[in-house]
Amino acid sequence: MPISGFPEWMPPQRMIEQRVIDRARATFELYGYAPLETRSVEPIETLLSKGETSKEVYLLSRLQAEKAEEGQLGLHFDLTVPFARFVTENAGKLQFPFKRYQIQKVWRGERPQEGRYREFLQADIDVVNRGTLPFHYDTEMPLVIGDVLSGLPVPRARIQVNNRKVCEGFYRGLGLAQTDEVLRIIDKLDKIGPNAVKEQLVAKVGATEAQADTCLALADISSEDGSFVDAVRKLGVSDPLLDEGLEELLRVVETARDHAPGLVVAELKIARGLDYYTGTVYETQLEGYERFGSICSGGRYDNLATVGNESFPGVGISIGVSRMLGILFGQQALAVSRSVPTCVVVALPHEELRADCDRTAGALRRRGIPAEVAPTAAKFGKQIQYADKRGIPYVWFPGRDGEPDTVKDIRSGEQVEADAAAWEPPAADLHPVISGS
RNA sequence: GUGGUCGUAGCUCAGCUGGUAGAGCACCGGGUUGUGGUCCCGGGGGUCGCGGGUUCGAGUCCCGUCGAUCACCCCA
Repeated sequence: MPISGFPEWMPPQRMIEQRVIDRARATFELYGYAPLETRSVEPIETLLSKGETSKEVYLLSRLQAEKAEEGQLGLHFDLTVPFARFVTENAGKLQFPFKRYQIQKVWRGERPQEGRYREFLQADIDVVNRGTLPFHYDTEMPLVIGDVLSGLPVPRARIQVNNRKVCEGFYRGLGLAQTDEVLRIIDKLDKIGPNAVKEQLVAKVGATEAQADTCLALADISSEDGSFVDAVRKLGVSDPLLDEGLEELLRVVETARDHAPGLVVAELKIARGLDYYTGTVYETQLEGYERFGSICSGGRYDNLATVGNESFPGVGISIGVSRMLGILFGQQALAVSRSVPTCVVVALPHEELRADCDRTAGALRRRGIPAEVAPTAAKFGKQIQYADKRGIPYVWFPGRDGEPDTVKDIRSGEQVEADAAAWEPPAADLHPVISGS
């Protein structure tokens, strides 16, 4: 019986997921991020310490617990909060700036939907420093993600970037003090439309119609180059924080333009990740899958981790692996060339010959070729079907009476003499191939 | 967590106003004592998500529950 929100995928899908994990890991390491795994549980105080009360946290309890135990534990709902805790706890042993990646499951008790689960996998990178963190790390995040995704057969990714300093500074310069509330209302723009947003701005934060219109004008700005800066300036609002934010956002956009044209777009209505983000925020959509929302997001957090009066600012971004794959699987947008890793099935003429066939399979494996011996000495037709149903490309036939062995490509039907100590399949056939559509 | 829609064989679905289940594909066997995918013949398989209620009788009506999905919330 399935449990809502806790998906269990079949081997082909798991193979695809593992390929994504491999790609993420390899790319993260290319950029110098070090591997880390933190425990699955944190004290609830840690999980809720940054105003994350809205997140549905799963609590952990023992079956034999007498009553409510002190020091209640909860499963982590992201990888950033546990990481911040880890950094403060181990600050003395780490070298800063500290770059690490974590690919782990996280849990949230929200209502499941397609691409939204209660247990899901995230692939996360973060950089944390002591005191202050250089801004160029904010520009690196989208590049790493672009690198991961461009190496996978998934639709093109579009990373939307904004900077909370721009919004906050703008609203403040405009004379609206409740910047958080304004942000929250603006964030609903796509859902409730400009008119409703305007009404709420007037009603909830006491904005004048002109102020509300100006906020909407800001949210409307979007560009793949630095032209958004002028567009903002034209709105005639000035504030030091706004200037700072614009400069930062410009650096992210220009760096991306230089290294990966088309990957990043400045989108001034992006406001999510309100919780602990203080500057840059990222959100990612796959082309053609915009309606499913973001599959990768993150941002800059300057105040998440502190020890005494020392702070550890950071910036990070996280790929929702389960979310992305769940969405693509749902649209049949990903496929794998076979349902098992096996490249060669060694046919078994008689059960007495199993030992010989095992040796043949062993010779193939020793050279890195995934091979298995047929389950029973059924008719060869059945043994070929065994391979065919699984998408296994080759069947190996032991030669009789001293005749040489042969190997058959069951897709083409071509069958040639072969030596298990030397034969190699084409590189493309060695392992299952993931493809998109 | 709130609300809506949906839930019949492995898959896609049919089953009129309630009278105790069907098709195609898939699967298994045979035709083809051993190199498959075509074709022909035959076969297995469903407590109609689960539980309760109304009724002489429920897949078909009502309630609950579980699951999927959509919107809200929130976010990967």
